[in-house]
Amino acid sequence: MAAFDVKRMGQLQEPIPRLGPVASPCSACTVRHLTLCAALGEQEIAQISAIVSTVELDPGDPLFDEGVPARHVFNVTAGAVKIYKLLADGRRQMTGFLFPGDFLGLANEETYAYSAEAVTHTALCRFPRRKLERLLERYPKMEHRLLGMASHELAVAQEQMLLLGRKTAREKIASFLLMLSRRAAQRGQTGNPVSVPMSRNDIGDYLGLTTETVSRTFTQLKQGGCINLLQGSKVELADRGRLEGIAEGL
Amino acid sequence: MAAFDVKRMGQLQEPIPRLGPVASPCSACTVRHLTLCAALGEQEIAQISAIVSTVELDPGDPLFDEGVPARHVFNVTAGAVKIYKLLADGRRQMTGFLFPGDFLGLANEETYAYSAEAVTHTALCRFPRRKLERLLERYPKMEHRLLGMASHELAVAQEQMLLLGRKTAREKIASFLLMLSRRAAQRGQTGNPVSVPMSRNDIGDYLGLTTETVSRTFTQLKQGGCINLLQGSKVELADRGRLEGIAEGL
DNA sequence: CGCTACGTTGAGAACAATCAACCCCGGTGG
DNA sequence: CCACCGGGGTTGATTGTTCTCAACGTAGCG
Repeated sequence: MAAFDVKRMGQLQEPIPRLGPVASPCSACTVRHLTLCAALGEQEIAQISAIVSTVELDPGDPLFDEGVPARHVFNVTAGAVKIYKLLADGRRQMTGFLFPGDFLGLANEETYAYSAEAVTHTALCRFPRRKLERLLERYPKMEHRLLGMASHELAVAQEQMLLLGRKTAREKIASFLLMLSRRAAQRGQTGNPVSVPMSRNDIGDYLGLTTETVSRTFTQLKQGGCINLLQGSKVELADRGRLEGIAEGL
Repeated sequence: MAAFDVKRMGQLQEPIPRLGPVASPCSACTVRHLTLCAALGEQEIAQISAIVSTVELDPGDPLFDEGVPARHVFNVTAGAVKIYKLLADGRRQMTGFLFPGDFLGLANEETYAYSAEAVTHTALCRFPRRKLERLLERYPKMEHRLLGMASHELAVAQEQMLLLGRKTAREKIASFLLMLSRRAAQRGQTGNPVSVPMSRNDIGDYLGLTTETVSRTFTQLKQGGCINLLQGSKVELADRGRLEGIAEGL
């Protein structure tokens, strides 16, 4: 149980095996309702438990790099992960931030299409891709759930394209903060003030901006009374209604 | 057969029912190998045939609008479709161009997450969503195929985010032309010169640019010897190697 | 034969990028 | 204990790519 307690994960004191079989089985998983495994009955959970292991990462630790063979898929159980693609000269585009319950590593090809790296101290459960695929064949319910998650990701990606292609810096930042807030609330965490664990640079690479512009826009929103910057990289959404207006381009 | 002949579809003379049961069954479908139905055996194809109907659209005809109840899913059999999202003030982001074999309308929610509209004269086959879902339950192979297609879409979307967030106008246009060329080749059409059936404005809304910038960048690439603009909205990729370099940011 | 939609080109403006300085904080080592 | 260091964040000045506004050309169509 302790190993999967989302809320405590960030401040764990005891050493945890960097990689090993799950200490407590998936049946005690606290993020199960959010993820792939929500589709499963007790029997299937047992089968999943048999092939899963856990991974722990410190901030900045890579999980995998774009282009390497995709041997595993992962489920975030605590912390935060960023996924991104790079251009040859180092320009970077974050394609997502992942939080407890999110799934990553799904790949059609033999290799990962993006790189993944921990933002905060992070715990994941890890499935060997081949073994998971074999389970999917046996449990179509699970594949159905996976399709639902992929469809959802696709809708999120399209929303992000709208943001990247057509929104101003101001609108991008407002949308970003609201997105973080909504997702935190979905996971049962506090949506206001919202925790913003990633750096200005990471945010910029997610929104197609530079760190300087991100910083200036935060300041501008703060001075406009929309937000307040709090201790511990938390942001208070002081005027959510106005933020929502800005995010929609009104 | 004639009704599904991809290459002739654009120039058909005979009237075709705007909407009705398939004239020729799916077993004669010429784009089947590209799409959802590739997963199916003869028996399943028969079941699909029973629920499918066809739709024909002229350039500019809407297929559905964002936010309306998602009652159908579609498969493009001929022509081209654009899908897009709008902001309140009319700013538009194309999230994709769809060609024969492509699938659209997959929605997790009860409503479509984007609008869809014909670019050229277009033919689609149309599945009632509920009935298709019932078929998916019975034929997990089909759902598996759908998951594969969704994963692929997701990878494409991430590539597009990289383009929108981090590439210059020049790099965007080069990437766009190469993408069109590759996709045409995949469908067995000529990849060079490549057909560019959409307007400058549509291209701009796909790449996060204005029409003027698209036009200027085409001119610039032409003067640089990378491309030639031909009759009938065709573009010759005169120096594909250099285009690829530009697209990757080299 | 005009009309309209689309495409091209030009001039100027604007938003965000770049370049640069500085601050703050936590960690480290003298 | 404190000076030093480095990373992240903020702010300022300037530049530059792309947008905006505008004019004009061209092709298709009634």
